Amino acid sequence: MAITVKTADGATHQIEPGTSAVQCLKAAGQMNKRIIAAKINDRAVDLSAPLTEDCSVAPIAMESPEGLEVIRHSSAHLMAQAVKRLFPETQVTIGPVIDNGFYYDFSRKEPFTPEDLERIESTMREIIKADYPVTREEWPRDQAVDFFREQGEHYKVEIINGIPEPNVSLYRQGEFVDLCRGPHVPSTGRIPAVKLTSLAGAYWRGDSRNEMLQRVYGTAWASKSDLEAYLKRIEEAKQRDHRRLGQQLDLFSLHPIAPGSPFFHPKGAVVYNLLVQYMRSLYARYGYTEVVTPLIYKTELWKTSGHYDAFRDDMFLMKLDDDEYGVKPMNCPGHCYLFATRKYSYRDLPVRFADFSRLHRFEPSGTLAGLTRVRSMAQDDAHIYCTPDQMDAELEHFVALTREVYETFGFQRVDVSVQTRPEKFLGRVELWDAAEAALQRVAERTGYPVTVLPGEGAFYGPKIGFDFRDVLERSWTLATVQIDCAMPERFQLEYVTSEGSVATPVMLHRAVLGSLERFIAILLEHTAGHLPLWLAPVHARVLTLTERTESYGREVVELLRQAELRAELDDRNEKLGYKIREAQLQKVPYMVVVGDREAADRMVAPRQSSGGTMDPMSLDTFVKHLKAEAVPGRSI
RNA sequence: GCCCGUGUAGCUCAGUUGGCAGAGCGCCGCACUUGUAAUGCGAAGGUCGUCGGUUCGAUUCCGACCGCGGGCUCCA
Repeated sequence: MAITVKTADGATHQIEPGTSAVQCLKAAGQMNKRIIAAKINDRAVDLSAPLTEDCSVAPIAMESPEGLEVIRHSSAHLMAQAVKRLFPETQVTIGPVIDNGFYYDFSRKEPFTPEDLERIESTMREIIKADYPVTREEWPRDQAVDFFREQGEHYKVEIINGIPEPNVSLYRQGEFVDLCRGPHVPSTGRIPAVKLTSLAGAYWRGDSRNEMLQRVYGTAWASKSDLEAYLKRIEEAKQRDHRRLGQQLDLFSLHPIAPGSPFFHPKGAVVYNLLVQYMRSLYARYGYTEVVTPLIYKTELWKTSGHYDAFRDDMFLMKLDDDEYGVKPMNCPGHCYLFATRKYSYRDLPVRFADFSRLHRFEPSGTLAGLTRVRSMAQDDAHIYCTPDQMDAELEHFVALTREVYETFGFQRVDVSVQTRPEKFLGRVELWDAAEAALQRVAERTGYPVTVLPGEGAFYGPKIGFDFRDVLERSWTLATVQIDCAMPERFQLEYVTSEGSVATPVMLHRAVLGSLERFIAILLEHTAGHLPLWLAPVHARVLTLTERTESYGREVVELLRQAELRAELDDRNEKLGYKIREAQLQKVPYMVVVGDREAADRMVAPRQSSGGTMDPMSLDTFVKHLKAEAVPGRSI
């Protein structure tokens, strides 16, 4: 009895049941050497998978997203086989596909060395050359458990014990057998380009109480040239690493005397302060009031807020006299005290307390990284206290502010996530449910794609995160808004309602840029150091041609400064080409050449770092041009 | 905090059978007076991350600690 198979070209074929996907694709003229797997009814399978009933069949080419996934998964097996050959005492655990590649976690007493990586890679090449067929086998669970137990593969035994099905699938290539769902390439020779990239430690099942395994990362592609292109992209990303740019452009530095606590140099501080100034200008329009609050409090404060229990180990604490004090890691509890200093009527709400205070968190040493993970930072932080009726409008108000900021920076690719109640939480469940519903409503109205991340909320309330995707395709959470389900009650905050009774206000936590440090890091990498003109530490560098134009050069700098433009002078005894090169490398947006010709007519000869020379113009015209352009949102 | 790697001049980096430490750029000085991405010459500059061990002798070998990098865990 034949079955009916539909192929991707729309044709139908009558074939014998048990015919393999590859035979069917061949018969349909859809098979070529780029095809490494197939889809049966949209499910990825091996080329050798039998067709047992009416279905549709489509080829998977190696360069397609699904094809790359197959290649990468097979590469993980390839690596595991090589490791077992070279180091038979090693236990294999799991080896999944990740963005651009794969990894495999191994359990072994002796750590792998970088030299081992080279040996593993060369063994992988041998296995590719041997071109072992990769075959799928279905085994009863118990038999598979016995098999892996005999092999000493205790992690595999643990994995199978967690699988409910009566049968499991194993894949065999040469002497190597691994538990795996598949699908895989038909033979090891079909892996076109693979390279091991790094070594790392990783806890078994991602739990720090478990054994530390050794993770080997690799990358795999449909062709050698794709692999090379990927490695080149990685290399280019390194060139725009904010830590590198921070040093090259003299923006900030980190010193062992204060781990994770950046020193902003004069030029970096310009960027930092301009961001603050920009947010302040928006706050004026959006009805925020800025407050200045203490850095150090008695720890009672965080005992009330609940932070002490959850984050005590991550705070800078000190014992003085008979009291314990702490440096604040966040502003919210302080703002609650501020709110409680007077009695608010419903007519006064909402109040929006903005605070650019520095915050200190004793982050674990292993997590510190440049400006993206620090112990000392500031946020464009604010807390909003409002009535329950005002909550939706306040959330919308925040979204509008966020949208305006993103437009100014030209951030277009944004996703929204709704993060719900975690296992450990404070406050009443009914408050949480209402808050999550409100966030869901607002998230959907933003027009950005929305995903829900269950259990990812803060311990005191659910949140929305706005994730921005940068030019390097990395996703960063910038803005967040959280509804607090715990603190208003714990701090016994109140306002007087229209009926004259007292009620608990709703409290929102929110930031648009997030940490200023991290925002600067992201902006630097996104723009490769070419900050928009309004944020550039130096708008223009005046380059004198000879000693004869020094005094005119000084005059030009002075005039630019009087116009509140950031200008500096390069009057060194060097050739123009040299000065240009240096200003270009410093990514100064405008260079202003002043030679005898310009000095004679009180002109300047500007040059843009982005686009070469401009026609000479009067000093006045140049100032006007710069003033008009150095405005948030005008230049991106 | 855990795993691996790493730490030499302001910056980028050389420096293995363990024997007084090197280059380029920059800084400083001198000459040149320069027209859109590197002018030439000269001089200065280093407790080789810190502490301890092995050794006649340690930048080099070993250990601990600190910092940094790549990951893991965490991220109010």
